Amino acid sequence: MNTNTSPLTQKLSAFVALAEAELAVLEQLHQRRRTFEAGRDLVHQGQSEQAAYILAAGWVVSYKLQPDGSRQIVDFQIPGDFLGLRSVLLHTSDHGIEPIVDIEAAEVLVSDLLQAFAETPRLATAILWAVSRDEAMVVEHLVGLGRRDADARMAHFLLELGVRLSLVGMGSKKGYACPLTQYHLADALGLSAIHVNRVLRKLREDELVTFRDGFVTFNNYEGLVKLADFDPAYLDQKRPILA
Amino acid sequence: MNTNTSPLTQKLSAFVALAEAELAVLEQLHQRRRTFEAGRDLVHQGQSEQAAYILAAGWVVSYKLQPDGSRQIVDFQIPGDFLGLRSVLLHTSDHGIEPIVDIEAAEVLVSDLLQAFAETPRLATAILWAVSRDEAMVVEHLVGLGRRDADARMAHFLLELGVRLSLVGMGSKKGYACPLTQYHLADALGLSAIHVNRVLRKLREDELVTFRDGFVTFNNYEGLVKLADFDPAYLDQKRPILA
DNA sequence: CGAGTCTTTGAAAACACTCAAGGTAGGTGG
DNA sequence: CCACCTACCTTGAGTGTTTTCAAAGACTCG
Repeated sequence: MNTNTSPLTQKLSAFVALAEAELAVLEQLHQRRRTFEAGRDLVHQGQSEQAAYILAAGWVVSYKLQPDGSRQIVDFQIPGDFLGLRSVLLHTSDHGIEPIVDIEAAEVLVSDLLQAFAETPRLATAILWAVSRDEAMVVEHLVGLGRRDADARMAHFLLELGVRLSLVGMGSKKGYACPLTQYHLADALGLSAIHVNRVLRKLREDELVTFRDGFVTFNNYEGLVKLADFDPAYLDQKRPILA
Repeated sequence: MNTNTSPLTQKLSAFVALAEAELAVLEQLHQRRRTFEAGRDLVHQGQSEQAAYILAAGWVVSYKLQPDGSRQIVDFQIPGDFLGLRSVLLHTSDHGIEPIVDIEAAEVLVSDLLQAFAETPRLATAILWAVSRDEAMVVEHLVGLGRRDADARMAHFLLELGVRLSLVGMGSKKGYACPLTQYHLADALGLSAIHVNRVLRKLREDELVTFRDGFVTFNNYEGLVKLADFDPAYLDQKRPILA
């Protein structure tokens, strides 16, 4: 029926064999399509929130503003990821959500989601897995900020993004298209934009990875993995989830 | 019936008015009491896990080991907190869990939890809130590592812990008992133990807070809040959660 | 072509780290 | 009861990574 699968479906299908009925429910969640403009916040920090979204196309950044004006990026969302799910559940938003490019997203009401769960428990399992994976990524990010130097941090970040994009058909071990600026990288990795530039230059000169003109190109994947101590286990879990 | 309320009950009661029946179900979850020895891991990194726990007494640390031998502490758990809930849901553990002192914890089977939810939906809401709060704390921790200097990081950490402990009756704006060593602080805050020592000395000399002999004493609470830019909104949410 | 955004580089300064060493307190065994 | 051990805390000196400040080059878009 649906030959044109959504990124979320692609991602979940990689880990849970979903039946036809489940796929149908999943696609139904993508009904209310909306588009949002780059740079205009979906959710402001402190605002109490109404709806969650499934990102269909484009890149989004979740960030937290500091009183001193600096910002820390908590995570980036790519197609197939949820937006603002926690904000909805908590009825409050402790962080901002901003599209990096023009995006397309499906609005999901909590009621729809709960109903989908009731109809197809396996789908609930799959989504629970996705949410838990998001949490694992935040933890990994935290470890990077606390215990990796700037080079390893950058390498790890670019590798993780590569794996995530591969799961939705937007990347490979060769590289991927990437609309992020060096300022984005700086705010995500807890570095200054200037230092990001130096680190990127070093990685490029060492022929490990090239970040340029909106493209990330892996020149030496294995070398980069070694530099970053990158273990993708938390991303592309092989064993079955729950029952 | 229950005059002797558990820390978890105390914590949840602060934010959701729970009926007698709900309180009873909550206390029932505390049946299978177990004790664990300080320093002996409950869960090893990489191990796939069986049970979750509700911590009743003592302190626990969740950490992630790096290939280079260093470790990053993701969070500390105090009475009333869940242990290993995500590990159970994901059927895998990406981090270790170690008691800092001898602890007492109630084993909770996933089936029990799900049944409790079915019986008392409001309880599910309350626990969902607790889990989401844990996530918010990890995010706040991440922001600290990325965008706060060592002094502010330490100040923020000690303040957050104070608020958390207050919710279970183990602390106040005066201070609290704290079994952590400077090595724990170092691994949590992404600093070297030596630097932690210097930072603590500075905070003590500035008469802001004193960390000594297992006690944290706030000498100037407001000053510390200002230094850390501490906003406890994410911890002691006032508005009602969900319906 | 002018404005804005993003990238690149240099120089100096600040922050946090490593190495090295000593001090304290509590526990253990002779 | 003392010597020793271990774990934790404290301090100094020197080093190195990352930052800030300053400035300029490249690109895109209207």
